Amino acid sequence: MKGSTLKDVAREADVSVASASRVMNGIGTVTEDVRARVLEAAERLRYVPHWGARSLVTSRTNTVGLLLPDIYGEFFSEIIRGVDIAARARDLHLLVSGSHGDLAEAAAVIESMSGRVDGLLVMSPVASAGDLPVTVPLVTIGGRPDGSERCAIGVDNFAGACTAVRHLAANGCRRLAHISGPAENLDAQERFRGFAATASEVDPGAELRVREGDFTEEGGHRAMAALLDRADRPDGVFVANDMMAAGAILAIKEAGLAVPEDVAVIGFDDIPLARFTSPPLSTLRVGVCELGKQALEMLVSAIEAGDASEVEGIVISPQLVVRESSKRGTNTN
Amino acid sequence: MKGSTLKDVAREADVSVASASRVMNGIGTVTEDVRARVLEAAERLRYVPHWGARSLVTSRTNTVGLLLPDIYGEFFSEIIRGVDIAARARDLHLLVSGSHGDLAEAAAVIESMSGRVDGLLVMSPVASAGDLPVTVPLVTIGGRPDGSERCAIGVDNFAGACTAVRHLAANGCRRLAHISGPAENLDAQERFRGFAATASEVDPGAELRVREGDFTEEGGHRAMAALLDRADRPDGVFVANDMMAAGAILAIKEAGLAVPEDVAVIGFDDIPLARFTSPPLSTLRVGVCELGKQALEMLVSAIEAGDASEVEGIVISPQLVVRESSKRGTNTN
DNA sequence: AAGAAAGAAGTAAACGTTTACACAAGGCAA
DNA sequence: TTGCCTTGTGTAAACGTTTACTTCTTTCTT
Repeated sequence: MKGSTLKDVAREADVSVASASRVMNGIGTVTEDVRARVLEAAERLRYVPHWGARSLVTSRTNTVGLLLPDIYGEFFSEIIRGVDIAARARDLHLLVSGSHGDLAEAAAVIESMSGRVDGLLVMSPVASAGDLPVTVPLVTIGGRPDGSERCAIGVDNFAGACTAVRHLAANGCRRLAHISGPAENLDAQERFRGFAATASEVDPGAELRVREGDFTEEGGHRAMAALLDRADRPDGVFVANDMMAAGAILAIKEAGLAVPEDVAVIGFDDIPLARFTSPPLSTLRVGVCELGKQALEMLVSAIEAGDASEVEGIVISPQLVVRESSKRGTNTN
Repeated sequence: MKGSTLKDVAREADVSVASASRVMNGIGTVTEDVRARVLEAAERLRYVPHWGARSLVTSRTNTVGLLLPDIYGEFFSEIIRGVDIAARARDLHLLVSGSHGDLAEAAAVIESMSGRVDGLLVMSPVASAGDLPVTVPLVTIGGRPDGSERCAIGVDNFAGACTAVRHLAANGCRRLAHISGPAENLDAQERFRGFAATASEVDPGAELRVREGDFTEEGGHRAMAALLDRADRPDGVFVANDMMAAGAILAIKEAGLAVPEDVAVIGFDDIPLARFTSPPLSTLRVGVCELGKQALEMLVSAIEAGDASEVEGIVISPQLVVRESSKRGTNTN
């Protein structure tokens, strides 16, 4: 079972290791005869190059790491997919790790990965690049809201939230509410900021109707139920992600109310599930897969530049997708 | 930017590399004084072990590869999650690669991964272990239907399909139909077999109402529309996966019919989306995340045994989950 | 025909670890 | 004292590649 080495191949083909290496990598010059013999021997011995040895001398791993807070749900799977596609196009391997909510755990994973990747893609909703103890180029996904931090790719959560709220207002909603994500989540914070800013534009002086959720369906359900209990029951809700929005719709229907007639709902992300809620969910589309691809390209630039700080950050603007959950005649108030 | 090596640390701490290595790995004996000096130096120099060098001498990578046909959708993201959780518990890293439908591409990926992993987890709906050119322990997920092939973990698709069909029959469906997966997909084949076997039990001699789909929502929609066009319109449909079932439900409703009153629907997989279709989808639950975990454990056993063929295969039985899409008074015929 | 340039192959020195082995110093039994 | 464990440390040889040099043929130039 022990794999054969280049030396074995060379011996078998009756050439030196150097020639064998040249053949396998296709660089340098060799006669057709030698090439054929080496290839044949490699095939016969089922030679597969030892990656560690190569990386030792080239100091390149051809691998990038991807750190996610969790791998649950369609959002993350889309990120992985995008990164994977882009990585494969560049012949890079992908080391994935999920499920580390807190900073300490993330730091541990980063440390154990650092020795084996050329660069790191980190999606941490709680940390920004500065907090991470890192020795390789790093690109953060999400996190910091403004475009100021370099070598980060993010979503313009604030603008997206504003768009969502204006859309609700345009559809005649007057008593606006928000179900937010976890308070410590940076994306959630921005979406909340966007809601607060725009809601007070639409309805100056009104108290903010906000309930904190946790980005899960159950959380959305609970939060919505609480909002419906208020004396000034909202007629339009901007929910910080689609998963919670799905729960919110359920809660509204359980309360005997109609979506969107009694309460209009809009989410965020446009995960595939959004088309299947009933009614289908209006939302803000973030091209998640595309975002993953771009993040990888950005990381590659950073790696090639040798220094992450040379690469400009990117901010992606979410796009409004109107489905049934928010569509009603203007001024239904 | 060039990382510091163990030699640097040793020099800085004024000890030999051997001692430094001993401290870093916590094996062998060192005085408290030396340990402290080494740790301090490592910290100060931001030492991170070069992974390739270590693997070169230990011939261990502490990494396993995961090959998926595609990373699209919740099914695969759950697999990744399960494997990741189990891998992390064992301090293994996870090299993921998706999007290679055909055998040739899969073989190429396997080859490029082989040198850098201790073992491989392969989920290929078209190939079984024998077809793969492999030099490391390998566990296949899905694929071969029977429990005969060793070192494979799979779902009992046949039994699941039988359960689904019997459930439809018990709910009064008499004109049973099936929307299958792609003909070359091994899981799809078994589900079809299960349908065929059980349907002819329920309604002996009847022609089989079957339409081939492609595991996507659109495919399910198309197939269902075609089935509804038949003179003997089915009143119960077993759909080979939940994604297609979602499309099928849409098609039924577009045709002005009701689910489950006119046509009962049951899917397969129990992806999270299944709870959000309208009506909620009955289905066969495969503990996908759990399956991923078990697959990894199995691979670890194979690696430790040094020989894959020592490890027994596992077959997981899917479990019936009854929701609204198939529930109606008995004998509504 | 002689010398230079180019082409093909080999030699050996890295790369950063781990670990078998050798060595030194101290403690303890005789 | 002598010899033998034990405990801590250092030395150096792997591990499997890549690649800068070196060497030996050719082939071309003049």
